[in-house]
Amino acid sequence: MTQVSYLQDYQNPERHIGKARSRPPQFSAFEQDVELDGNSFTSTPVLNITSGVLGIRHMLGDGRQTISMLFFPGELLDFRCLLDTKGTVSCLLPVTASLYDGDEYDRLQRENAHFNSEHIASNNRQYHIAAQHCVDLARKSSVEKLASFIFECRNRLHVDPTQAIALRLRRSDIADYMGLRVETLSRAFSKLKQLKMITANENDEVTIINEPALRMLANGAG
Amino acid sequence: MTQVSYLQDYQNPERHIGKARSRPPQFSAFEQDVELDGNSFTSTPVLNITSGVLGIRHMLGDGRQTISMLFFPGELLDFRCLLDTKGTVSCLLPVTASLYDGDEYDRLQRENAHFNSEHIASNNRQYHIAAQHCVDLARKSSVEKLASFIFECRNRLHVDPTQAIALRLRRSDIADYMGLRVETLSRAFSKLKQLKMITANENDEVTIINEPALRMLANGAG
DNA sequence: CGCAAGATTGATTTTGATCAACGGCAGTGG
DNA sequence: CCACTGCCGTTGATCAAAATCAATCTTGCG
Repeated sequence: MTQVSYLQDYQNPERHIGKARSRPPQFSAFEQDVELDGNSFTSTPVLNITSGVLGIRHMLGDGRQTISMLFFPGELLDFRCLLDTKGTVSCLLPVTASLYDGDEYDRLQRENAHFNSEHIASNNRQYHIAAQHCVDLARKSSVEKLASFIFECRNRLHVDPTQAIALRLRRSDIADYMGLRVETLSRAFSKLKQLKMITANENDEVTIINEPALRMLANGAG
Repeated sequence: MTQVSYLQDYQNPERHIGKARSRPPQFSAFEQDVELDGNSFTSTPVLNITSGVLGIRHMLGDGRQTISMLFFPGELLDFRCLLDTKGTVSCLLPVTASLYDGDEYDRLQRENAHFNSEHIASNNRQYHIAAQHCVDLARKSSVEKLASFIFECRNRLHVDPTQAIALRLRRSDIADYMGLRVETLSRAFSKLKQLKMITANENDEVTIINEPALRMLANGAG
């Protein structure tokens, strides 16, 4: 739980304030478990993740933890969405990302029609994912949650349906994201294997071996 | 559960495609329980709600229902965020809203700096609310969920802290939103009253009578 | 090796879902 | 007017699922 101001990695922010519109964003790398605190930013940044996974981690008063949102490679995280949140952005894996200055990002977005439409599409996609996640959390059983999570990973990582899905997250992070305890999650894994819907190799890469059944389960067709 | 194409209410869509930039958006009113299906739209609209409450309703395979997101007056609902979702937008109360054509909205947003910054702020706010909702769903007990919901309503309806909060939603809709059954929700209400944290009048308007305690509870300080 | 962190398994408890019944109330129709 | 109906919310009793508590196993690492 190392606390790091992103400014340490975002050298020479002045370089990004000028008028040039093709200035490349700054690249940065963060180790696993580094926490990026939104309040420690002077210039609110937008992160475009190139590898690894970020999550917004929240802590309840008595220590219960949750991860409300995940960010996979190719997805955008706008730090301004959590200004008044208690949540902190946490690197669930080693992460590399390119950083935009918030104002710079907005300007690009206004001035470049292509960039603008990509931005809108990205926003809508993230919101759609959030809505789906709420559905998963609200009413599904532990096994249904895990089935949904596996599909979510496959989609967001753009894994070919024939390929194995590397869930490189720790069990505890998956559990925090899906609103389960690790023990319950572990039992859900056992259940899916026992039902012959998935298999997993020694690297915890999941292969879906009965996709229709797993899909039904994820959709709550009880 | 009346199914209505928004086109019935959005007369003369051609009028909105021209170049005039100050074209006022179209106003519409919908009755309670009207369902707006995203797939029935030809021109994807953006709704700015002026009164009432909208929700995105989802149905699992075996009939379990969820409401993943709510939209209160002053908030924007971009129908493009649920293009490939099974969810439908449902009027949880009688609703009035102004409708923008999606492309028109995007153009306004690109061309008008003020509109643009309002749009970004709105997006971030909605995303923040979604993240908080995930936290509420993932780990909180039924009573904590209700406490959180009361604060969420107060914030999103901009109710003065000294005033009563009108939760005009049906119990079943609140329950679907918070991932509870109506019976459990009802017991949570009883519990909060018994703990002398809230009172409610005959119109189901809630008054917070011990805000610090209710806040602690909502934050999970167990 | 010894240790720590992560993952799994088992036994027990707690919470919320489920099932069932009831009361209030608005709308309907004789 | 009053029975009848359907919807909504509440309450009570029981059940099932997940949390909790505890122990064990696995793996990587100084």
